[in-house]
Parts: sequence; C-alpha cells; structure tokens
Amino acid sequence: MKLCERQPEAITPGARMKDMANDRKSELYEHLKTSILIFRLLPGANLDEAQLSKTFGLSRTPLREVFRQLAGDGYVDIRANRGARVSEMSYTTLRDFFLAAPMIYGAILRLAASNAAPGQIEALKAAQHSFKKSLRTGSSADRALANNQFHEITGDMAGNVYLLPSFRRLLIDHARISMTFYRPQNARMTENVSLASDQHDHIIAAIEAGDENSAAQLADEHWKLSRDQIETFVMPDALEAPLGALPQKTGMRTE
Amino acid sequence: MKLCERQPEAITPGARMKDMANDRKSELYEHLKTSILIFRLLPGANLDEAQLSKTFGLSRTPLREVFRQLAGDGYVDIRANRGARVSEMSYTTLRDFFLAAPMIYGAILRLAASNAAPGQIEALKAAQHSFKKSLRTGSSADRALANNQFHEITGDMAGNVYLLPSFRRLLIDHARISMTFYRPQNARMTENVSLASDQHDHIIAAIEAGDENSAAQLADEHWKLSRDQIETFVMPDALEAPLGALPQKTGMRTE
DNA sequence: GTAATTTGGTTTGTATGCAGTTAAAATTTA
DNA sequence: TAAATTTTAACTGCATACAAACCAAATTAC
Repeated sequence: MKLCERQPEAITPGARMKDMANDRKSELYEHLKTSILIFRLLPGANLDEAQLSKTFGLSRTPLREVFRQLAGDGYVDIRANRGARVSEMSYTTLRDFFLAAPMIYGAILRLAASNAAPGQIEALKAAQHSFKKSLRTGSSADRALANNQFHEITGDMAGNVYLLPSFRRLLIDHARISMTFYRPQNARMTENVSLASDQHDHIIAAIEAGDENSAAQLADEHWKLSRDQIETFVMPDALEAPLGALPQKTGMRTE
Repeated sequence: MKLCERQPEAITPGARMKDMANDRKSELYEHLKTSILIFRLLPGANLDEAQLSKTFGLSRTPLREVFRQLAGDGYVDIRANRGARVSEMSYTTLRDFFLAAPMIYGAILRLAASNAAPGQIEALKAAQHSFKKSLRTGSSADRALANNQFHEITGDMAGNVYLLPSFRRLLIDHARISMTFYRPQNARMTENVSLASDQHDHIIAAIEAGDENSAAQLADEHWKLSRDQIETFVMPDALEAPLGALPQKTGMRTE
C-alpha cells in the first residue's frame, strides 16, 4: 500500500520516464510484499539479490534499500553477511498473534469509525467490491490480497501512527495464516468466508455512521470468525471434537 | 537497543578489525537514536548525509541503510529525493499518543510479568539502578534515556512480535514528550519523578513474582502519573485552574 | 517592480568494482 | 570410509564515481 518515500501523485505522460527507476523500486516492493503474503515466497525463503537485480533491472544498492524497508515493515529479516529471508512463522508467533490481534483490531476499527474521511469510505467500499469478486471468481491468493487491502484501509482510517505498526504487522501474518489454513472445499469454511463478507458490509455501515461501539463489536465478531476458521482447520470435523472446548487454547501456556 | 542484523557476540581481539565497519554502523544508529530521543536532533531536522559520512567514517551507502532502518523503527521519515528528517511531532500525534499508550503499555507489562526470563529481570534491575542514579546526578537527557532503557527491557520481556512495533514507537515519543515537558525546578515534577521511580520498583517486583494483574495495574498507574506530569506542564500551578477539569482533554476531538 | 525562467551549485539516487565473509566442494589424512 | 582440512566459488558489504533531481540566486521578460 505505502512505500513511505513516494506518494502516488498524478502521473503525467511526460513524467513517466523520469519515474521509471522509482517505479521499478516500488514495483519490487509490491512484488515481494504480495509474494510473501500469498506464500509464493515461503517463510524462511532466501531473497536472491542477483536474480532480483536482473529481473527488475535494478542494481543491488536500491535493491538492498527495499530489503531494509521490507525488514522494517516485518516482511523479511536481514542477517549480517547472510542476506534477507522471508520472516518466519513459528508456533510462538502464532500464539503471539492470537494474543495481540483482538486488542489491536478492536482499537483500529473503533478509531476508524470515529475518524474515517469520505474518500476513505469510498475506497473501503471499492475494496469490499473486489473482495466479493474474489470470492466468486478468484483464487485463494486473490481472496487473501483483497481481504488484506480491505483491512489496510481500515488502518488508514484509524490513522493512529502508534497503533499502525502493530496493526500492519498483524495483517501480514493474518494473510499468511489464512493462506495456510483456508480450504475452499470445506463447507464450513466457505460458509465462514461468506459470513466474513457480510461482516465487512456491516463494518462499512458502522464506519459510515460513525458508530464506534458498533465498529468495535464488529471487530470482535470478525476476529472470532477468523479464529474459528483457523480452528476448523486445526481441529477438523472428522474428529467430532467439541469445538466449545477449544477457545481455552487461546490462553494456554506453551513454555 | 537492537540493530536487527547483528547480535553482540563475544568480541575476540582478532575479530576486532573485521567488525570495525559494522561497529561504526551500529554506533551511528545508536548516536542518531539517542540524539533524536533527547532532542539533540529536533523533529523535522534534516540528516546531512555528507556530514555524517565524514564524522563516522562511513560511505553513503551503509549510511543510507541506517536511515532506512531508523525510518522503519519510526525515528525518521524518508522522502523521495529529499533525504531523511527526524520524524515530526504534531498536535494530532500527541492525541494519538494519549489514545494508544495506556492500552499498549498495559498489555506489554502484563505479558512481561508472565514471560520474563531471569536474565531479563537482572537487566531490568540494572536499568532501574541507572535510572535512580540519573535522578540524583544526571541531566534530564540522562534521565530520559535511562527511563527509555527500562521500558525497552519490559518490551523485550513481553516478547510479542506483534505488539513490539507499536510499543517501540510509543517509547520514542514518550521520551521526546518527556524531554519537552519536564522541568526539574517544578516541585510537583520532581515529586512525580520520585514516584515514578517507586513504581518502577513495584513493577520489577510484580514481574519477578509473575503477577500479571498487578503488573497491568501498575502499568495503568505509571501511565497516569506520566500523563499528570504532562498536564502539570500544560496547566501550571500559577494559573490555579482546577486540574480535575483537564482529564477530559484526553478524549477530546481536535479535528 | 514583479513574475517567470534560466542557470549553477548542492544533494540525492544508482551502478559498479573490490574486499571480506560464508558455505560448500574437493582433497588429504587417519 | 569417515573425519578433518584446504581450496574454491558464490554472496554480502562498502566505497567511489557518475547521473538525476532539487533548490536558490540571478537574469530576463513583461
């Protein structure tokens, strides 16, 4: 969404040539970002400077600056003398995720409802349109990216510079976790996704009405649905285990 | 605290030469970090590549990578073709700060109490020792840095990768806000700082006991004290205004 | 005299070559 | 054959040179 050093001003035909290099840079950023979000690049994968340098027509210097930015945003880790790798997802990070997500998501949607600008609401509706389309015709990667886009906009609406870093970090792994666990064949999952889409509509309505409390409650419901979807994978129907027992896991100790 | 690409392994005499460049890099990072925290570099100030390059004996390439990292951590902003500037502190960011800080601080201290490792507790005690020393003999910059160090360690204890980005961002501006508003001549302020030190001691005790609820409550009290200190500056005694009327400001609208 | 434009100097962005480091293959040795 | 050591190839980090963009002062046009 944002490459912090470039605001997407109107591109005049004459300016297109001058911006080529900068475009290649943000192109590379977007490419790597989406590749990581949809698991085209798996956690732990090495980013090959030489190859990316060739395919994107950039020398290694600006390439490495993009790596640094991706590291700052949480997409990759940089280790001394060993290049950049896609940031890992371990069992402990999954636990961290379950602890942090409900709190941050609730706060972001609450703030979004109280701060959203008209233009942002239009952008959110457009994102929701894309999301619905991806449910009908797209791959699960399309779905994950459209969903990611929807929630990134809610983050922009909230516009709190202190909450956004954590929110963005959560969105990265939320997309990746969804890519891991989503199975369109599963009946419950397709139903859940349809429910999620409905919740998006309600979220838009709450934001448009400036209804903070409603937005916060919807955030909670939306989160719980997403959590259930993960649990549906972790504990599939065939086992016929009582799903009601699972939520305790959220608070358990792993150490 | 951390320069993400280097873990401080034991430095053998023979390895010193090899690490020189890397040391200059992390030295530069620390220098800029502390300079920004203690207002030696003011918000909006330009970072001069040429001059820093000379004074730190680094070429511009690694220098710019440090800029990128500082940008990722929230210390500076990088704008296309216009270099790096110390990140701004506006009236709206102050409002964002007041909204986000209580929530994040509470979560971090709660997690710190449940996760802290013995070595980290020792580090926290050492940091508190430095903090007390800075109260007696140090400048207000020393005090801000020691306090920052104390809270950074609590963040490490919590160890939640999704909450840390926001927590670190908050700590940056908490230090800067303190530098703005702290006046050691003011009697109430010196009393507040002494209270803060006591609270640090209680926080250490709660963490050592693994008492989550107590830690969370102390976080709340510690935050409120800090907030009062800011209010003491915003509405000084001389005006003899009812302080009880002020807390509403925390929730007011600025748009 | 004011506004627009050009020009020179400064700063930022990129490419490339070299030096240092790591990882792996090949050789030696027991 | 297995372990240890040397060699070799590939990759990462840094410095420098060059190109592009920006800014401000000076010139020109009106």
